[in-house]
Parts: sequence; C-alpha cells; structure tokens
Amino acid sequence: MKSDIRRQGIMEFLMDAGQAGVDDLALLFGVSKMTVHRDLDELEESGFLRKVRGGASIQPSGLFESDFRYRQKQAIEEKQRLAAAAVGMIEPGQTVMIDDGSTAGGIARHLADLRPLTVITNNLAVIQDLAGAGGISLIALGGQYSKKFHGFFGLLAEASLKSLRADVAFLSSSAIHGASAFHQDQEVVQAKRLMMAAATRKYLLVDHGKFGRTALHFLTDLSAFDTVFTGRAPEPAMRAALDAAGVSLTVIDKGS
Amino acid sequence: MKSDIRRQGIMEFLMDAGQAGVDDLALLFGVSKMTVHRDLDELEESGFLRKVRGGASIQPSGLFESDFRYRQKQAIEEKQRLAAAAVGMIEPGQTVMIDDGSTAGGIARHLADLRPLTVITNNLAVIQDLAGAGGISLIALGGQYSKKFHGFFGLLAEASLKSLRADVAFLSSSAIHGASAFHQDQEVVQAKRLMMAAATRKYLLVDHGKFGRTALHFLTDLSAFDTVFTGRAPEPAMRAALDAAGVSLTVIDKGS
DNA sequence: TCCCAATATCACAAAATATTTGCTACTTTT
DNA sequence: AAAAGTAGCAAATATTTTGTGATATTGGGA
Repeated sequence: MKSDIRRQGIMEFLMDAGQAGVDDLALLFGVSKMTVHRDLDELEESGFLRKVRGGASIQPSGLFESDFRYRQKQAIEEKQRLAAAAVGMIEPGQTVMIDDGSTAGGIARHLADLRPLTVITNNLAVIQDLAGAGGISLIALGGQYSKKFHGFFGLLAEASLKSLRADVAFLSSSAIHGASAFHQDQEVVQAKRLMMAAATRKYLLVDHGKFGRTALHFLTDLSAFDTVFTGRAPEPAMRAALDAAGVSLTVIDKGS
Repeated sequence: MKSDIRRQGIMEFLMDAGQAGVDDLALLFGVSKMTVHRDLDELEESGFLRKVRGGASIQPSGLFESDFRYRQKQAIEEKQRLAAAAVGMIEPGQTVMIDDGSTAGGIARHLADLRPLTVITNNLAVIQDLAGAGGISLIALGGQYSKKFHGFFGLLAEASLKSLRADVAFLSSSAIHGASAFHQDQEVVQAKRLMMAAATRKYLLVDHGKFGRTALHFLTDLSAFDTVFTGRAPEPAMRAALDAAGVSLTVIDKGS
C-alpha cells in the first residue's frame, strides 16, 4: 500500500524528468537503494519503465498515464458513491453489462443484494470480483487483454457483444466535453458502442473530474444515456449546456 | 492458508456426515465457534453449503468435489513438474493455448523465459497470472463462467475457438481409461475438442492419479496428442495398453 | 402471545501471518 | 577496480485471522 504510493511517485517523477538515478530516487523517497531497485524491477516487469544502469527511464508509450491499477486509486470514494447509487437502477434477475474502467467496475461490489443476476463484462477487475460470488451468473467477453484498460477488447469481444442482450448497461467515460463523451482509444470506443447497442437501458458513471476534458475519439452524445451519474454538480455553464442537450444528469452528493 | 485447510476439512467432514453443528466443528478443529461461523459464512457465500440454525448442511450439488480452488492444492508439486517440462515444447513467439484445469494452468508460471508469446485461454487462473506480465499477448476466450472449473465455457467460448489458431495446445484431463481421455462435463469436453482442432501440436498433462479413472463423457483417444506428460510411470499393464494404442507417453520423474 | 434459552452477530483487541524493507556479502558490468 | 546490481536473511510493518465478551435475533414452548 505504501509501496504502491511510492511507485506511483516514482512514475510521476519520471514522467517529469524522463529519467532518474537509483540514488536520487532512494534519497527522494527516503528508502534504501535496494528498495528502489525492487520498485524499478516491479515497474519494469509491468512495462512502465526501462531499467538502465544506474537508474531508470520511462517508456515513451505513455502506458502509465491511463493505467488502470494506478487510476483506480484516485477518487475511490467518489466512485464508490456513484456505484452505490447506480445499482438502484437494477432489479433482481436482470442482465447487467459493465464496461471497462474503474468507475463502472465499482458496481461489482454492490451487486450482492440484487442476486440472482447475470453480469456481462470485459472488465477483468469485475470478473475477479464476481468469479467467486454465488447467485451471479458471470459472462466474460473474450478478446485481447489490454493492460492499459485492464479488460478485453478486439474482434472476439465485439463478436461476443453482437450476440448478447442486456437489460442495463453501466458505462464509464474518460472525458466529457460539451454534451458528448470521448475516449482516447478506438477499440474501447467500439466495445462501448456495442454495449450501448445491446442494452435496453444505459447509464453513464463519471466522476466530476472528467468534465471539460476531451480525448481523441467521439463516443456518443450524453443524451443517449437514460441518466448520467456524477459525484459533484458541474459548473453552471456546463450544466446549462447539458440541460439544453436534453441530458438527464443525476448528481450523487457526498451527503446523499 | 491455514484457514483454507480447515475449510476444506469442514467440507470433507460434511460430505461424510451430511450436516454438522457449529459446536461440533469448533471442537473438532480446535477453534472458536466464531471462527466456525466465519468459515461457514464464507463457504456458504461460495455456494458449497447451506447454513442452518445451529450448524450447516451440504448442498446436494456436489459442486465441491471438483472445485478448482480446492483441487488446486492437491499434487501441486507434480503439476509444477509437469508444467516445467511441458514448456520445453514451446518456442518464443509462438501462440499457445491453455485449457481449464490446474494442471495445464500451471504452465502459465513457466512462460516468462519464452517471451514474446501469445497465449489463448479460458482458464481464469491463467488469465490472472498473465494479465500483468509484459511480453505476453493474452487472449481470453469469453463465455459463461464456471465456478466448478474456474474458467469460461459455452457458446461464446466455442465461437471464439472456431476463429482462432494456435501452434501448441496444452490440455489436461480428469480421467484416463485405457487409451482414452474422459471428462465429467459436456461443455468442457466441447471446449477441449475445439482447442485440439485449433492447434497444430497438442500435449496432454495428467498427474498419475488420473489413470484408471473414468468419467461420463469421452473426450479423445490419447493417440491424438503429440505427447502425454505424466508424473509417474503407470503400471506395466496400463503402460502396455498405451504403447499398443500408439500413445507417446513422457514420464517426468521427480529426479528429472 | 410472550418469554427465554440457544444461536448468531458485532466490534474490538491479540495473535498469527505475510509482506516489505534494509543490511551485508557476493556477483556482475563497464 | 570501482560502481552498480543481486541474493539471502532478519527486523520492521502491515494485513489477516482469531477469540472474547457484549449485544441482537431466533424459534419453540408455556
């Protein structure tokens, strides 16, 4: 836990500096060189950086920035709040789709009260959470595993989605601009679109930090969702734009 | 770890006795009633038993007997030995299929030296092992999750298998009788057959305890495999039968 | 129906485990 | 040969499991 924070710190430092020496890092984080070595080994194994003699340098890929495991730690509280509220949309016995991303993934933990359920997902975190659970019929979408998004994508996932239907789908999005959702990855967009097409009702879960950001690929207009859940009311201007576009926005405040 | 052993003990006791009181179990295992309660809650959650006032009784399903998590602990050493030998059949860069079952699943841990690799599997343990690993392209078969076999099966898995090809497939089997392999579950047989059809070379990994057992469904003749790996030489009579059927058997002894 | 004894749960401290860390000695690299 | 890297082990931390006693709940008998 503490080591995870330090590793994230190392990555952040490296994203700034480009590279760093073992000694520098040991000094900076107040741990021994041995510990830094172990951190770097771990991070290298996961593909986030390259060890070089004397230290490490980042991979140019930018893999880290959007990596699931690290993102997951951010805004946990808000995500749990959104997830808890969103499960209210589910009735026992229904079929539920959950997409990649830690926000929608948070739903998995809240499903126990609604069993029996069928859950369809390409999110590995959800699969792991629900694999042991009784009363839940778990259907995984196959596909090529993406470390970046901690889920399965590609041809197999898409073919599978085309042959399935669900009552409810919970999606998340990494960027909301105007009244539209965007995502940085083509394949992920494709999977999300197919999920939306396969579900009767669709809900979007986004923490408030995603508003006003943008990303390469257009995903969908927000009005396509039955409701968009978020954790804090967006600025009035943003709010007005959403209202004008006919978007149903549900704000789950800390209190509620 | 210790608690897992105790839980397995509880299940074994229940499979004999049908039901048992909390007090009895507490006495039998030398722990407090509270601990027994917690064990029973856990086992109930996973669907292995039903709590009743004063104790617990087993589900009639027989789910437990073949449950992955518990089976995995048996003969670990032999499985690791088989897995270590079997990876010798793989060349870096190839595409490898791994089926359900802990024997074939053991292969996952031995793949690091052969990267880069593409791994196709429906075995959740393998997916979890390899999801983080660098240099391995992981393709999961989708499908309905089976707690019993800790993997994915059904229509989606089968459709996916029909669209994939691999250089090598590693299968395991729960029963070998004569020169044929059998399995207790129809869907699993189907998945295994499709894997065999999709792979150029096929290897079977079975611990020696599986010989002479039988199960409901015929899977395949052993001669269909390029080699059958096992951990201890079968009895001469059995051995002769296998030779007569043209089965290539490789015994991986403790020493080797 | 009400009561009570048995059973079950809760919350917290303690004990047992597992993980992380740093040290030292040894090996590898440049 | 100096700097950097690795392995093994023991100390320090963190996490999980367990037991205890207090509190709640249950089911059957009066």
